[in-house]
Amino acid sequence: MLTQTALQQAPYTDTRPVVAPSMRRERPPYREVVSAAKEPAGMTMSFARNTEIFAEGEPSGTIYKVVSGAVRVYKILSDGRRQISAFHLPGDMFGLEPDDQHHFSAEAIVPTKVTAYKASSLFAGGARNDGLRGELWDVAMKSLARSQEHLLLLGRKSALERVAAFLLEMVGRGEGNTALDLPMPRHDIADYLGLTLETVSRMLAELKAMAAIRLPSARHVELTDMAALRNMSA
Amino acid sequence: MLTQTALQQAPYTDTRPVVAPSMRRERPPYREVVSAAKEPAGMTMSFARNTEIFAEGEPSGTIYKVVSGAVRVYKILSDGRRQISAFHLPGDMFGLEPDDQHHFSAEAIVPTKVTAYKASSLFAGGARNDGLRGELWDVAMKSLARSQEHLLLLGRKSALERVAAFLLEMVGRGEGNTALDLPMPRHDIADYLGLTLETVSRMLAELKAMAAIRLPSARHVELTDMAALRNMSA
DNA sequence: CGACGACTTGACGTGTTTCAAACGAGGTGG
DNA sequence: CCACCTCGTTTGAAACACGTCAAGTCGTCG
Repeated sequence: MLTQTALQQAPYTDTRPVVAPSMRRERPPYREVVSAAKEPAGMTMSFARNTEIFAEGEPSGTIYKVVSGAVRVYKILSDGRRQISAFHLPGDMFGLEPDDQHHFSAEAIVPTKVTAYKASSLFAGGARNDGLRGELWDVAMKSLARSQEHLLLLGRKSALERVAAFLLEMVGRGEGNTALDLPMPRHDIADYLGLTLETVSRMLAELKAMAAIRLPSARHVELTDMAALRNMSA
Repeated sequence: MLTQTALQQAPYTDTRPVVAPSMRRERPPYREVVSAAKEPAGMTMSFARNTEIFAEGEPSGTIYKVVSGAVRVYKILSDGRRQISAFHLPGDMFGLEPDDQHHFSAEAIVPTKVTAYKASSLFAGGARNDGLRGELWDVAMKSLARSQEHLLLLGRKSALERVAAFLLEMVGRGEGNTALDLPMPRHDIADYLGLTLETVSRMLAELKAMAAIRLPSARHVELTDMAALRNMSA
């Protein structure tokens, strides 16, 4: 089994630019190898806010586990539209691809630490590393489940329903509490939900007006009426 | 390896109701066991049009391969809205779930034959059945890839782009030709693309007016300008 | 204190849905 | 063999949800 330490830490709230403020897509990013492997082939790396972890088209073969921070995985269409396919929080694993290259890009949303594992070391070699191969299967199945849940959201739900479902999804990944620190800006939420950032903002305002949530600051949400949220998200 | 016979047969065009005309969701469906296994634990079954193969909530554990016909996999939301998560044509495998129960339902779109395999026989038992376990991995990866491609379609594309992308996806699964027999009604296409059936119909009319497709009959499409379609689907 | 990025709010435009009616092909029964 | 019924599809007109464009506010950093 992979190490299960340092998971479930509180969502990151620091939004200060760490390097290259107001400039995105700088590359190569600030990557610092923090520790060498002690568990199988794991290597921990740090990424500054808005820096690239991997890009579409690059060779795949590395699986990442978020130690702290938050990651967005996305694709950009020809005319600049962006679809975020997933957010990854501490404990989540990502980077698995059906073939030998990445079909999506990944960026740190906030200063983020991830541990990298070679997929070949988890996958190849017959009956060897059975536990790890099981872990890889779990990653695949969880990705599939999330992807299909996401499909549902995008296909047949109104803006209000999408935002409500998003909040429930996010709070469900934390300590099971009712409070929520969003690491990502409105624009990211919008591109995850297939909406515009203005619509996301309006729906949050509407949920607030309905007293389903409190919004003490833009990134901090308290779900005050989970039943109502659950009701409207279906 | 699972048998790779009887794949890639021409799309089914017979739309006559075989049992219970104009009545959906009849259960138990007409299931006929056609042949017992000769390859590992495979059993072939026949399903009439609009009959259920499995339903949400039922225990999972069986993987199906389409021999002939076509299958839709879907979920129904509380208020009746339906999202189709995938269509499966001859050669496709489906029914894989992250846990021990189905989260989606599956129905035959037209009279359909499928071969059923026990997932446990493909998955469990350490290093045994290595080839089959590889096959199961392929099913998982293909499901994941399709699901993520579908996400993109639903999240950030206009109605016209969705329909164009859908036609390209479907023709890409046939013999690589430019002609296409759609086994599913407009309503199914709409629920796959997150649109209404009227919008799908209008977009097809628009593509026809642009001379990107020909539409000799409702279910038969000829892609006369693939370049234009590809251009507008991205 | 000024500047910048993130967020909110408003007014307006539009793509898609909704509601409704008509059309067409296939099958059935007279 | 023709009339009729049904189901799937097309087409039209009107309503509406969300997008677009544009200010304006808030909080943080320099």
